[in-house]
Amino acid sequence: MPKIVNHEKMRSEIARKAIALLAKKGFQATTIQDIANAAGVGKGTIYHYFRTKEEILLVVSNELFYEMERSFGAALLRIDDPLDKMAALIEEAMHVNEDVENIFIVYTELWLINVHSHKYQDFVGVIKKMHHDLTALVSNMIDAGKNRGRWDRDTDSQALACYLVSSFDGVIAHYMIDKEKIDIKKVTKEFIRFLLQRGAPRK
Amino acid sequence: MPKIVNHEKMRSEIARKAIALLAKKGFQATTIQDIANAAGVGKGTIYHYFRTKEEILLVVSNELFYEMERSFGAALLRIDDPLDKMAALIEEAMHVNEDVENIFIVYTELWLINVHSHKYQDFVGVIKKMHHDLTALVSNMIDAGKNRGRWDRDTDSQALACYLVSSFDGVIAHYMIDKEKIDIKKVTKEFIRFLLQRGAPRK
Amino acid sequence: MPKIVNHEKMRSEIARKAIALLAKKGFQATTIQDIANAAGVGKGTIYHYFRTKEEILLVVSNELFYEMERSFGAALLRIDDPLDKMAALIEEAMHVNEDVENIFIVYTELWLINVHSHKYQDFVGVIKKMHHDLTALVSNMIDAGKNRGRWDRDTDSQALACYLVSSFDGVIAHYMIDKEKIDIKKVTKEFIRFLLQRGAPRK
Amino acid sequence: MPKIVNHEKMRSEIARKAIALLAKKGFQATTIQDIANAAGVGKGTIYHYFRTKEEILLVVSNELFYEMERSFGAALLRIDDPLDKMAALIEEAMHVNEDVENIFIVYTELWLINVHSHKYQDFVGVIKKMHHDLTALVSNMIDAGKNRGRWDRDTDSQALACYLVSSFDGVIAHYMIDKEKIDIKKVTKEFIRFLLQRGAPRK
DNA sequence: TATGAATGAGCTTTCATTCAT
DNA sequence: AATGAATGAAAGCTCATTCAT
Repeated sequence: MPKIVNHEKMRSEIARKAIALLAKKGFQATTIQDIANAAGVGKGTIYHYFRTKEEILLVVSNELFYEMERSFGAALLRIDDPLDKMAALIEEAMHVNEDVENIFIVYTELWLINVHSHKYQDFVGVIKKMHHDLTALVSNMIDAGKNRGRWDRDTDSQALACYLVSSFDGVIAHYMIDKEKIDIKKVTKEFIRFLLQRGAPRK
Repeated sequence: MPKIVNHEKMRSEIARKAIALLAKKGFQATTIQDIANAAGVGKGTIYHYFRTKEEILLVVSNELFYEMERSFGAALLRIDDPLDKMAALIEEAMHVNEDVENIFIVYTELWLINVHSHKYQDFVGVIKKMHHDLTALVSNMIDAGKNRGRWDRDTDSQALACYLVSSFDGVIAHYMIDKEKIDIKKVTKEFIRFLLQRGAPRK
Repeated sequence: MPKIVNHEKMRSEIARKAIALLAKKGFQATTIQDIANAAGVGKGTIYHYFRTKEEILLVVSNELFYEMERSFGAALLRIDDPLDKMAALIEEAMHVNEDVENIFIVYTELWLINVHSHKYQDFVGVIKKMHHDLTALVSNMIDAGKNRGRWDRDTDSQALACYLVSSFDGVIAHYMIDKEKIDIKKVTKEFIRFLLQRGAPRK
Repeated sequence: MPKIVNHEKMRSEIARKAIALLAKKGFQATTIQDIANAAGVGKGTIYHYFRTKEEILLVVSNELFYEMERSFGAALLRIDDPLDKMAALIEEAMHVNEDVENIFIVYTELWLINVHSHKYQDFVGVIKKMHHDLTALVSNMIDAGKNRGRWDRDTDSQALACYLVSSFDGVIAHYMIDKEKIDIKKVTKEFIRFLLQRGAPRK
């Protein structure tokens, strides 16, 4: 009698366990054997759940999406003021720990794979979606700020939001390779201060 | 007597020709044979100029550095006003064409390789140096702005400069995978407008 | 469940089949593909059983050891008189056939490899061990001869045994490259006669 | 005007300088570049004096022959008594220093190459010739001993001489891989003592 | 003559994937 | 369903040899 397993659950289980490996060694350098070991199954078993090595990445990218959505959602739940919310979002986005670094690394590799081979559009779907959602969120915050007279009315909310959301990744990337020189907390604080200067908007 | 060649020149020649390949396929997927073909020499010849495949990357990263330094230098030469200079720098940094994309891709891969294996610190040396130089530049611009009474004196120039310079990469990265949705020109313009407005000192 | 194989058995199987190849072509000239072909498996399969090409040699050297031990052991089992035993040992040591030649060739190459690179001490471990065991054996035979008044009492058994055992290899080596000129049977017989001259010891 | 060089002299010059290299690393592991470096010429120059890498070995083997002939000749010049001469020859043959080891190693590799590929008969020509000459020499010594009543007349001089001469190489080979355990001086002395005692005629 | 730049055949080794058990 | 033994394509790298200078 066949063992009863939830196929989909097993896929995300394996994918989730692969993330740390992928972050540490990169996709190419991570072998199927590595992934099987990390998942505690045999090498052949992996092929019951994924047709190819690349398919694992696909599922990994979904896992990343849920992971990040959860983390951002939690951060924004209980704040009302739009500008406070924006500050909280930035703080959250810039809060880097080991898990975040792992996600960021894999996510960068997905970006690269996509850039190298446009046939794998799926890989960056999650990045694009995340970026889109966050941009909408920030844009709404800015609009809310405008409505409450707390933000300059001639700002193009969409464009600025896009810039802001995009900028996070640049800061994290640089921080990750030069932790000694870059004080990300200070940079974040200064940026928030600059962004939300009281007295804004100008006349 | 054997053919006389300039060893160093040949190295950068080959490295330069490899950049497009690396951008298109990635380091791992680019074979020595590919690079040899691109350089129009035999596979073995590559090993006269580079001891290992990785050494090619090292030289490539230097070439990237010169390439970028040149492009930024040119952009800033003839502008006097510090804030105009800052705007010009941002415009330049955000000016993406095929060459810039290639450089950005390779540079991202160098970032990844470094993150995966810290033993190749050299690979990100150029990234760190570039980031450091640009941050100093922008920081000086902000300070100059302060001195001329054109910029808010409370700003932490270093921290804000670090943010700005880092942000470029984030924006470019997102633009590159979602060109249809992101109008980088508009985003850049809006950001510059926002920056100069916010930076201006309060009355 | 995967095919069940006895890993250790497969290793010696492959090693054993490799011996003839190594004897015929030498270690360097024998490719992994050759060994795989001889073993009737794919090239990759070899690497399931050996981490490197050199590891094959290691196992080969062990196989040689067992091979030789067996052959000597059998020769000495049923002889009681120590001097007769010594004669039998010499006859056995000098009994050269194709298998012995193969072993001798590989064993010479192991010697060379060790001399070239002392880091592979393991390779000659079997040679040293075999030499040591045989020397002890012969030394005991001489001592037994002494005790029975059949051998000169002031002989240094150890030293002489060492010489005798070592000399075998020299004789075989010369025989193997000049079979037409060297009548190994006659040389062996004459040497045994000389060694065991009746009437010994002298007064 | 072409530089005047003595072609044959250059060949032996290069070959002579290659011996130490070959002894240290082995023929395969010694590159043409290594040999060129050791000879202080360019890699291409080697090919003015040797058609192939193997041809270098051929000349090396001749150099070895002269080297050895010279060393044996000198040792035997001034001794009259045949048995003393035999003892002196054995002492000389067993006198191992760095040069002798190098020669022995290369000579062993020549042996191996010949065994692997009988088409290179030339390589062992020197070994065979040396062995033949020495055997004749020793055989003559034994005969001379017989004639003077100092050696057992039943001995087959040829066969025993062949054994003796062959045995040297076996002893040296074992000594070289187990110098700590084997006291070659003692072994040699004991063997000479044994030999001369046994060889002496019965009353 | 002397040189070393250029070459590509050929090697070891890795690893995604298949498949018999 | 689960496994790991088997496989061979593919890649980096070495080096004897050639040849233009």
